Amino acid sequence: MCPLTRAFFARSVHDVAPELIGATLLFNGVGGEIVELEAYHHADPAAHSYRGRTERNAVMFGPAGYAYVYRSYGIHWCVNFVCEQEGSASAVLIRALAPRTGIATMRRRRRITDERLLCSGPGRLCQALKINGSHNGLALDAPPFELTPRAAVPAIVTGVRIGITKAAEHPWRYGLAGSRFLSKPFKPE
DNA sequence: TATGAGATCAACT
DNA sequence: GTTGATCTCATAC
Repeated sequence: MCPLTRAFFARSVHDVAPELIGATLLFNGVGGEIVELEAYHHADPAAHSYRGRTERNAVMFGPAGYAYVYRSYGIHWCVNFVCEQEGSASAVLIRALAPRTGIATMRRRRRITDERLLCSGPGRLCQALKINGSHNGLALDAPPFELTPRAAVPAIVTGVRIGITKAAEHPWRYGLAGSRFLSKPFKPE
């Protein structure tokens, strides 16, 4: 099975995003199946890169296949996978995982037992995988990251993005249909 | 079920 | 000084 290489990410975010649903994300051997993510690109007013390069979002302006980690609301960490080509400043925000391996570790880090809440949100999954600002800019095709493509094409649902106020109407949220681990349910069509 | 406050930081006005 | 790609806990209905 071919790994998810930099070439995989060096395409339009809107192509990459749905193909990542169902893929497995491990960080230091802990993680699970990606069930929810959102796409952002530089011409998108909701994207961090919209207003140009800053110290925080510099990684988004680099080559595809790297992790952009930022602090949200002063408390939480969120991970993105940088896509497209260098300078296009596009990325997918990983919003939720279905826990698969290292569940006991994630429970300990999150201090909760409900498996459903372990990784169902961008801030939550970073806490469960122990991803923080020191991991900003790491390559996705080398440890501690380990990405495995999905075995089969799953049923995918799309919807509007969550928790943003600008350009909130774009249906750039992707999810695994019927998953119990989504951060919020997708609106029925 | 639903709203509201608090935590706490970097970018932006 | 305000806002934000958030989460948790508390209080109210």
